[in-house]
Amino acid sequence: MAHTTVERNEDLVRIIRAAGLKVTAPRLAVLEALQQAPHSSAEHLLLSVLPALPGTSAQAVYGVLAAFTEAGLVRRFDPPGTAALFECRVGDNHHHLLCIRCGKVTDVDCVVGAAPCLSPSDSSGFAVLSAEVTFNGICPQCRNAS
Amino acid sequence: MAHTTVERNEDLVRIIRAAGLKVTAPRLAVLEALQQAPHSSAEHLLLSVLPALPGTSAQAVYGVLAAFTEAGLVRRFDPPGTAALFECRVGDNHHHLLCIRCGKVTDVDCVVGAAPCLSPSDSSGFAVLSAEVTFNGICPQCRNAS
DNA sequence: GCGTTGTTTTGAATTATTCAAAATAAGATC
DNA sequence: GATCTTATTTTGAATAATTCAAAACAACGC
Repeated sequence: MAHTTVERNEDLVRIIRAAGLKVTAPRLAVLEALQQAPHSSAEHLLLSVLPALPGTSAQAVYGVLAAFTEAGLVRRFDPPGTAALFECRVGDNHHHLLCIRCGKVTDVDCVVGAAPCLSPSDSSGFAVLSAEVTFNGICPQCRNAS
Repeated sequence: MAHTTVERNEDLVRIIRAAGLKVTAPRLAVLEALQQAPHSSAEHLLLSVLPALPGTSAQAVYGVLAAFTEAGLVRRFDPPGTAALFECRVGDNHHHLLCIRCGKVTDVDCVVGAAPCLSPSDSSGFAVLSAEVTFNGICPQCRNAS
């Protein structure tokens, strides 16, 4: 195997510290949970973290996620009508397939190479910083179910 | 001028009826407000409608918007961290420029012709129905202010 | 005009998220 | 290694957009 548990933990420590953030137990736990289950909601992350770290508060998770997002460590994705999702795949301009039935989210690489999705045809004077592309559809499981 | 008030009103009636919906005062008022101010929130629409139609409830507006969205008459746009916005420009696969400072939304036509934004490179078995593209940036006003 | 069905009102509940202050712990400094 | 500063977490509550449910009402077809 590539990494022992301790080594993985040291990786997490490095990642958090490199972002200029203090290393704390909630942060390590949230980051690890996020690596194991991308596109997780704050609530789901709290539930993942609680067994190992009883007493962790929802606000701690929100705080961790806010700090990570601010630091560019995680990316926030807001599907309409549900809780926000978080993922640690970041900085690669990837997009999302969203199942409108079950809410499942799948990553998808940028449509045509790298550039097109980042520049609108007419930016109307806006300084464009990023592009969010979401494809709405029905996932394989939900297709079969109907 | 192209249309008198009455003529415009008759257009609205036709639009609503063509969607298979009953024509009611709240629906006419919301649709008219939406045509005059695209990218409006439910609250903003309620405020626009109240002077002409006192006693209109917020739930009426939500109900109208749900019916319109369901019928394909309006499109809902959910910017992260704020109330949902609604617009009646629909069916043309246009996208949005969103100012991350002030929340201003501007329409932008599809990036490269029509097709590219509608098909991901790998749809992972999803039946893709639509694509939402949002460009995040700073609008001209906010650029000048800083 | 009348009845059916869909819409609006009324009133309340829900849910994700944020705010604020006090308690605590991480990391720098001595 | 102890101490201090500052960031983080806990605790407790508030907010805000939206939805739910039942009763009153109004549109449209006959």
